[in-house]
Amino acid sequence: MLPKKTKYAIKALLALAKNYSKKEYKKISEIAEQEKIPHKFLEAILLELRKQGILGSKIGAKGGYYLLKHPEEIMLSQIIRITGGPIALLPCVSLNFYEPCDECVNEDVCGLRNVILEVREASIKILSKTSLADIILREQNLKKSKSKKPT
Amino acid sequence: MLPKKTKYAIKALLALAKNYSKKEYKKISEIAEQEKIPHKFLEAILLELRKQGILGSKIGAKGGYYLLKHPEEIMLSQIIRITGGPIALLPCVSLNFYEPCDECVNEDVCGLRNVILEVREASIKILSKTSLADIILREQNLKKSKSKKPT
DNA sequence: TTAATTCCTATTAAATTACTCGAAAATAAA
DNA sequence: TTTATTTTCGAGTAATTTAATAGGAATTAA
Repeated sequence: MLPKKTKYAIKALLALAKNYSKKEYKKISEIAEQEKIPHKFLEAILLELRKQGILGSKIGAKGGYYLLKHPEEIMLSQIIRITGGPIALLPCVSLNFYEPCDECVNEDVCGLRNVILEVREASIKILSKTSLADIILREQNLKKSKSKKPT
Repeated sequence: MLPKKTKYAIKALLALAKNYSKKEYKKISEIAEQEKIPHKFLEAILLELRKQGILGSKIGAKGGYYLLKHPEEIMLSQIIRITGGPIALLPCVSLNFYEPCDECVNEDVCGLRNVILEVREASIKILSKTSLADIILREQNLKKSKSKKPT
């Protein structure tokens, strides 16, 4: 599972992405309220995203955050990586959280690792081609198809 | 990430699967030593697998555990489910650990959820078609191809 | 100068995971 | 029948990670 931190980060970035064309700063408190994220926690998350080059910010009255890159250029995989969410199901196949198994003499020959590696690759394939813009687009399509064929 | 419990369970079941043709009981202590799993922890895990119908056991001297089903019939997805490892990256797409998001008015229309759902499906597709027997087979193939083209 | 806002460091709280303890019950073999 | 072996069981603890909070400094707009 992804930590809440990661989910919050994605939600917050989506909120900023929807704001993107407006070219204006968005306050932490606005995002926090909108996305039901604890204010102080969100603060820390956005700060980190800024330090990692995803966001820009402006201090002071009328300040706030904004996306440094176009929503099409910000990939889910990147957000997950930055906010500490491991994608792999086991540490022995994780790029960013790698740790060998205690009992594995040679992990290149481990059948379990081999399967889990395949799972990771399938996941990354999706996550690294999906941008914030893609998610917003999906949302619009889902809404459309829902109104077409209601329950 | 899968909890250690799940990894231990898989490793233990693999050890039993390799033993399968012998039709004899395997002791907790044997498996624990072989797979470097803390004895008492493994004890609890195997007990659970027995209660879930994966393993049979015999108490007392010369007792131990054995697989109730053929290694081809025991799927990774099942072991993961039993030992509490969530496959989904977010609770809102998890079958066994479902929990709605606080801020989602209608999750059927959530773009993020939609992507994460796709990831889950890709993962489950692999995990639910891979059995203990498959893993052992993979291991053999990996060993073969390694001896053919050594580093 | 004041109100608004991000920045920063530290700390705490809550939850989950990973184990451990100790003894009971069952079985095989001496 | 006794003893050694082994699973069973319920409870409890330790360690780690995650989630969140506190409080004030720095910066900016009006």
